[in-house]
Amino acid sequence: MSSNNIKPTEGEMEILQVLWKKGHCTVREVHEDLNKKDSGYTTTLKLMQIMHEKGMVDRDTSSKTHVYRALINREKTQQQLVNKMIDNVFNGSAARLVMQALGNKTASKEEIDLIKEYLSKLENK
Amino acid sequence: MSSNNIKPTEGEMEILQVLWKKGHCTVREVHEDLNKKDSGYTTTLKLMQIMHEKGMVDRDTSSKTHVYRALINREKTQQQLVNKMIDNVFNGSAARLVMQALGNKTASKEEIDLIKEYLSKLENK
DNA sequence: TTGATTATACGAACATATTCGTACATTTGA
DNA sequence: TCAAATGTACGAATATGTTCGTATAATCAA
Repeated sequence: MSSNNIKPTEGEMEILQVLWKKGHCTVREVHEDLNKKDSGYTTTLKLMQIMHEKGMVDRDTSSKTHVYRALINREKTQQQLVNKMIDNVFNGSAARLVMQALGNKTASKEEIDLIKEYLSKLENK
Repeated sequence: MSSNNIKPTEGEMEILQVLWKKGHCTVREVHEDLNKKDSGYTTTLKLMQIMHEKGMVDRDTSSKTHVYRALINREKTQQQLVNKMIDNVFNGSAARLVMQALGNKTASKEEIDLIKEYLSKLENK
């Protein structure tokens, strides 16, 4: 449904992160936020142009320097990618993915508390 | 470290799932387990040959029909891919990934219980 | 004003993944 | 036995993503 059956590539995801965070961005702002020393400005530009063709982003071309914003929804996109991973990597088990995620170094005490809180809310439904 | 800094492609993941599940497999067994009506036998064969080149799988060629098994570790590979996703899709927040995963339809009551149990264990450390 | 800077557009090179056709060897069964 | 079936090897076509060079236009600053 809708325009949200799109699977962003890795490069596109990086750009979307910036757009979701900042709202409106020029190509240069995105490029600098990424500060990838390994790839040039026109690469970022090209990617964003392609994303526009795909309908992932909208842009205001009224002035010379175009201003972009994300068109696709953050949560929906994340949901889609998580579902894909559950399927493709964890044989359909969301629980296994969650445990794998929690077992890793990036899951701090605070994050685990957040999750417990979230679980409680889930229960009360 | 080790030979486990490999990022399997989507097609390779599908094959790895079968190998992890069954242990030892011929190409035909894998192909039939996948039962992709959209792609032929030689495609699966080719993929598995490439995986062999990459060192993801080992094979016994003593008889005509080769027998394959996964060389890379299931949990490590899953961990790697989850970490990548946390980074690339969730801006480094494992908690956000977990909640997104739990919010979806594939997270059943039983799975949520599993996770709570897991969280309790995490606490007692 | 005019040269330097900053933008976009766009084609093309390059990398990687997927798919298949075909050649050829081995095995099987009528 | 020998034709059909089954297997591997491998080149090549196709698809997609990423990167860059270059042309060209707009803006800026001395």
